[in-house]
Amino acid sequence: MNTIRTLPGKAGDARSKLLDAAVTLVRKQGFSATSVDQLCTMAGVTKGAFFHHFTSKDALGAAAADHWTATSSVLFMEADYNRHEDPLDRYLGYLDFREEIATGEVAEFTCYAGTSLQECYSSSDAIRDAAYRSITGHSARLAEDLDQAIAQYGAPQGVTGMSLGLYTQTALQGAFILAKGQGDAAPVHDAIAHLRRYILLLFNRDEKLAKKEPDQ
Amino acid sequence: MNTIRTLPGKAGDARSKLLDAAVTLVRKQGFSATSVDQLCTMAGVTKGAFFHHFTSKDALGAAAADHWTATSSVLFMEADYNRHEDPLDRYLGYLDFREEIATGEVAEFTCYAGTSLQECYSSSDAIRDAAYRSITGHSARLAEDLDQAIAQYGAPQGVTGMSLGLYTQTALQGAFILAKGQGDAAPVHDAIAHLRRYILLLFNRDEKLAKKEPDQ
DNA sequence: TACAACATACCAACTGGTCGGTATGTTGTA
DNA sequence: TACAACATACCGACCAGTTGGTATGTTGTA
Repeated sequence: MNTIRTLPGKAGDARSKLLDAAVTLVRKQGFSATSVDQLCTMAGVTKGAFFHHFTSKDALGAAAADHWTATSSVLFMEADYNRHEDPLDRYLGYLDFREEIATGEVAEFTCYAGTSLQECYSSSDAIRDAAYRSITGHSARLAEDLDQAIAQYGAPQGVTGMSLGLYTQTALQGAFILAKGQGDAAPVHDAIAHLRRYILLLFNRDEKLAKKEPDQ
Repeated sequence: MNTIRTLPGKAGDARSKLLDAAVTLVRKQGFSATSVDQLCTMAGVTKGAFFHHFTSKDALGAAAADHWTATSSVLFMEADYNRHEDPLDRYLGYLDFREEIATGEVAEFTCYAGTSLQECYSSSDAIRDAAYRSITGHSARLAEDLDQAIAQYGAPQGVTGMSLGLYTQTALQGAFILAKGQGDAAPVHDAIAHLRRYILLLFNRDEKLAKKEPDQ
């Protein structure tokens, strides 16, 4: 996808510095509210460098979505939860991992793809497509484990791995919005708790869930 | 909250026309990408009128969130699903209703509060607070039915009406983002199907869910 | 009930500043 | 010496917000 080959700290540095700056600033301020000058300042480059590497601000926004995809796919691919034998354990481990990394400032754990998709879906086809690809691609990787879990444990009619993978991202994206309202990661933890409970119930693995009886 | 008393079509019209324009344009383009001039053009008023009614663009954004709260709370309060005797049926009827109104252009069924919260949470305290209030307030009304359902049917430990109400909004907000990527309401329908399944499983009302056995 | 004093609701024109983008350098390296 | 990788200087368009004004109420008082 990305054919650029550069030595870190040398030539080509400006491009990746601008992409990093975009991910950081857009997650905090949104795309429109982030100016080209601001991106250049944070990246430590000039406007000339910006328009040397990107034909427009939109083009940077789309490239940053691909950059985000690449960065985060490495993060999740290398995480420990992938080592579990059981596909369901891998999925549950993914949820644990997402909880772990949801700490600190809100802008640091929210999603570039979701943020820019929300804001730019109608103004820039390139950004919308790249951001949506990021989310569906991530869902597809989850779907592999979930399909295996369905084959192994069964599931209600109509439930597919991809559908559950997309729903997982849906809940996480929504949780990021609530987190922005509240100012902390609590909504992410809450959403993951519900997701976990849903999955355990779906696969009849709910023996661990303490039940409360109806009131008399 | 709002002490303005005006006759429709006469004086004071400008204010509500601007609020309507804000809801429409911000849902389509986002807050930053919508200019004051554009809002005035759509509302059919001048910039003077704008700054007569609102101290700043941010102030309009916050007022539009309150306007959104008022508008949508009427919509849901008057809907038929509220007539169900059973609290769980009321909640399930709410989900059906949300599916019904998720049609047409994406910008027409997405949420002003979620959109502006995502974009403005760090740049405007007033917008963030008003938008977050809109979502939590809506959740709180759902929570009433859900608390009654929990009292009636029981639920796993740790599951509260408010937690489920917030989670419902979480899933819907996330679904709106996916819908923006895809260009239609399918992700909303998918998310609601999962929500419905989760609730039926939670309350042991899953007899209607067709089960698929594990592969041999 | 008449009228002065004031408030509200709006308008057209304008301002200083910022925006994305461009035109034209300079410089290091192969 | 040719070209990629930058830097500098600048442009016109657009931005949120201001100004000085008018038209149409509303209200207190004699």
